[in-house]
Amino acid sequence: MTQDAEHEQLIKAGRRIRAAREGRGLNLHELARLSGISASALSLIETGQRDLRLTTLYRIADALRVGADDLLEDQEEEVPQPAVDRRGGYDLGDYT
Amino acid sequence: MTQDAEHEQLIKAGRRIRAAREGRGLNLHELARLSGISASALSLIETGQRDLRLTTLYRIADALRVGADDLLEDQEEEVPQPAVDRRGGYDLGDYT
DNA sequence: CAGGAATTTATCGTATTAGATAAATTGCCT
DNA sequence: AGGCAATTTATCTAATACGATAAATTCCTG
Repeated sequence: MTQDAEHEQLIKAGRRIRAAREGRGLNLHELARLSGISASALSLIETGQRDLRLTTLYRIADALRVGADDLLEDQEEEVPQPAVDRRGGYDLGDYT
Repeated sequence: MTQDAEHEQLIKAGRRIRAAREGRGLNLHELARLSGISASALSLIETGQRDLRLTTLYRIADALRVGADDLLEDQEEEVPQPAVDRRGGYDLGDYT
């Protein structure tokens, strides 16, 4: 396990997180609000520049309503998407 | 996502890691050697007392020859085991 | 019960995450 | 071109992971 290989893994995980977030139609600030992770930290994570902690991954996965394991799979599978109706929409509170 | 819920997640992940390690017939020192994570750190991780980094999870998963996502699944599924013959055994080098 | 192996726990030093904030950059849209 | 939103990047501080090491504890097994 080289450093480069690890960085590759982080880049892949970041890509999957971003794909899931965009699939939900959320921007970084909205995900920040939902997950409790700052938008700047999320940006670093999604671009593979930060080695996040496991609880951070769980917080993001929960906010995106996917399993944490789904965000790590190497497969090309799509991140599971909610159906069109988006039942049980996000509560963004008074966020604008 | 409460602190308690997060701790629960870490405990579950730790249990899966331990199950995978034991399924491989490795002790903590052997996994430490294979993964580059110290045995004391592994003990904390397996008992859910440490919030490990993602690259640490990858190192452990690689050493155990499972996908990192397999170590996070909530399912009751068994951690995939190699067949009886253990083809491609571990190289523990001169470790005794 | 004794002895050894495996695991757990504690302490310490170093490295790195994450939040907050702000500035810089990029992208889009009219 | 101008302006607004989204993202990226930088800086600072506090919290915490991790390795090393050693001591304590638990678990076997004879």
